[in-house]
Amino acid sequence: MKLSKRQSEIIQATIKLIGEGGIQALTIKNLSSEIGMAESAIYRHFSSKTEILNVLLDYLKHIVTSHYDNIFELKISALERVKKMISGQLNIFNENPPFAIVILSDGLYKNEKELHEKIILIMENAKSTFIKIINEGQKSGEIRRDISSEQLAFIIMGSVRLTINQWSLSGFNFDLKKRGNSLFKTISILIQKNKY
Amino acid sequence: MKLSKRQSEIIQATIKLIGEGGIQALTIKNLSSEIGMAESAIYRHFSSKTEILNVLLDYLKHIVTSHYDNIFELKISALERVKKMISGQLNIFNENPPFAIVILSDGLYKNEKELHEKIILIMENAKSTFIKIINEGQKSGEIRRDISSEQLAFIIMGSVRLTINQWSLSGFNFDLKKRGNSLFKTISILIQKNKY
Amino acid sequence: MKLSKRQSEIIQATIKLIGEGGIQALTIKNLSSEIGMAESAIYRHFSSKTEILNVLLDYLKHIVTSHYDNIFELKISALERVKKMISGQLNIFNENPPFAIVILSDGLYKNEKELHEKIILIMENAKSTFIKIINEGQKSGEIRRDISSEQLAFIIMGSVRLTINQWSLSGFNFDLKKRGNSLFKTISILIQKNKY
Amino acid sequence: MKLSKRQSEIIQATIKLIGEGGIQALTIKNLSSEIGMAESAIYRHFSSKTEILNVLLDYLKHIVTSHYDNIFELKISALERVKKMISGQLNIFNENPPFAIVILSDGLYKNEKELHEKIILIMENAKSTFIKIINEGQKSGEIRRDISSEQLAFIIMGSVRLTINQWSLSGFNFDLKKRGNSLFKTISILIQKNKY
DNA sequence: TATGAATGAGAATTCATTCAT
DNA sequence: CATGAATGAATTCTCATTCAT
Repeated sequence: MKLSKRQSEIIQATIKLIGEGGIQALTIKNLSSEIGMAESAIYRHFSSKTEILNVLLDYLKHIVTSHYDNIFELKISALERVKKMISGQLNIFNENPPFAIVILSDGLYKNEKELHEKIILIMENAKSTFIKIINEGQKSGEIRRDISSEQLAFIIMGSVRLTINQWSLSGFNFDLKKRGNSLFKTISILIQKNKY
Repeated sequence: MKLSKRQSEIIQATIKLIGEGGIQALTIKNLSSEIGMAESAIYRHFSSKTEILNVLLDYLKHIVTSHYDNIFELKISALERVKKMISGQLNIFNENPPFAIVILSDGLYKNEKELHEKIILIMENAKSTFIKIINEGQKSGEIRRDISSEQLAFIIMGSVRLTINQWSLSGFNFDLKKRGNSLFKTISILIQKNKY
Repeated sequence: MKLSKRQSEIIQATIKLIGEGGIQALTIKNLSSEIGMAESAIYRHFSSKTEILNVLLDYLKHIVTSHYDNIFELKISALERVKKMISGQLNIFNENPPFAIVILSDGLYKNEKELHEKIILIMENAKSTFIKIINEGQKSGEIRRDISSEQLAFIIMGSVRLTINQWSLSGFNFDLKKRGNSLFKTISILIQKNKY
Repeated sequence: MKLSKRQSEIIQATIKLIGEGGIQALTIKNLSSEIGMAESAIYRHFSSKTEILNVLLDYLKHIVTSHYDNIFELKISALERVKKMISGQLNIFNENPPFAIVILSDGLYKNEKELHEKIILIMENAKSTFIKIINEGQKSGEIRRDISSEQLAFIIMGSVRLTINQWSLSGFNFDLKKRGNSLFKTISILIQKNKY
């Protein structure tokens, strides 16, 4: 979906507000005063607040997905890909902490089916990408075969997500990249094939 | 803290409401009509809505902590303990799905320091218990030593949390125990010492 | 009216609360927790909050009136009496700042006739006492006769009241006695008969 | 500050409500039903109830201050000025009895610093104006010099304030102008220089 | 496109008071 | 005497949304 200039502006303001005060800070009033336009004007560009979040999630999904696609283009080993997946995901959140809040607030969207499904979709995407990569690694002998790729993907995603979660709870003040690196070290030891 | 009959009733209603409609459904009005008393009457038993959540978290913390303590009493191997930790935690949520919502909504309490800290405390508790158990296992030779107990604990917690998260997102309709069992199998393979 | 022990206790607490937080701080809840008894118990001793204020005003009236009576007993000049009236009134408030708040909040009682009338009565009392004293002074030649005793009383009362008012607005932190002394000096110059 | 039409309307309604039922009658609900708009609509024009009172006090301050300024322009004697000050002030309240209530309820605003300070400011303004006028009169020989201008100003203000107070307590039903005239006569006798 | 004005529904909390025990 | 429990009416304020211009 192509966004108009005003729409982008609104989405940017949305991101900023969430970053500064969490989902609760995202009100039409705050949004309009952030942008400098009337509250009613927001409704010229989006039909509802839910739609704004919808587009925001689309945006996030787009970023994440294209990140996955990029990794697939690369000619590198499976473990390297896993590394890129993790560091890439963390990079995305590092650059846009509000996305961390959005993705972690999943429970909030329960009542709004669209949003709920979009969140699930983003997670499914990550999962299937991890699974594909791990499958490759298992075939090539890089990654252990005694645990299914689903399970390994699950373990990895859980730890990445927990990292993001702790980072968000800490108020975004530890070095996400460093944490990601040491996480990957652990994961790589855990999942790679035993050499003996 | 000992709760009065009415207070328990309110806490139970709180749990029910959160279970049915998420944190958003927890309003004083809903609470009072759930119990069948006036809104103002709620305030005879709790000084504020925040206090209700506070007590709820205390309750959750109590349940979780006593679960940990029980495990420590048992004369079983470290791996068995890890298994009990995981299954026990999942059991708690299985019996009280709303607790899953509460613990996953951590971001929401950012503005209310007390709640925020209580959530963090509960997680820290789990973490340090896992670490202690893993340390033992590493000493006894059950658990691999090439990864620190902190890191292993982190991996486990991440996957447990993700399990709960997916269960919540799914509307609580998959078998949490089964999922827990297969998760533990994976984890046990990952963390136990290589036998060769 | 004779007060029971509990009633006195409640009146004392009332005075304390008003002193600490103004009339707004006088709630049945605050009152009961100040005394350490249940809210409902208050109603064993007073039929309503208005009645409490009623009794408080009676108490104040009693203190003020007996102060006036004392002055009348003394064998001193009219000017001396005026001085005692002023310093005595200020003393009463100095010892019980809450009384200042009560007497200055007169407007609040508009809707509650009893209270309203009681306040007016207290003021009338002071007025007629001043008038009597001034009348004496005018007869004896101490006090000027070109202005009616009513008018002189009015002037005096206005300045005394403004003193109390400013003292209250300042948070009770200037020396009321000193201010009273210098006020009396001014008044005595103004009202005494010209000696030429 | 320039007020919008709606804002003026709200301020007028505020004045009316206070006039009819005292400060206690000033609730958002009363305000909105007085004007015929929804409660929430009030908040489109003022950010809070306190802000409404704030603006009201600004308005009062403006009226009072411009009244003082006018007096200063006039080429009349000091005593004439004092007379105009008194009658002018009483006129303002006579035309807007609610202002009397507002200014006499000073104690109520203790908790709301802004309002509290605004009230004090208005009184300080009056005081310093009186002092300036009296100083002039003392220089020109119109007004007695044996009492400081501060003290004389204080006496005058006290009696003016008491006049307003009694008028308010009486339910605004005596002739304020007449009372002001006779008050001035008394004051003029008291403060003017002795001719002998 | 944009705005100003308005709104209904709801949220948390306070308060004086009542009543059965 | 005293209390615990409860209540109805208010109160301030927030929020997403609509509509005429």
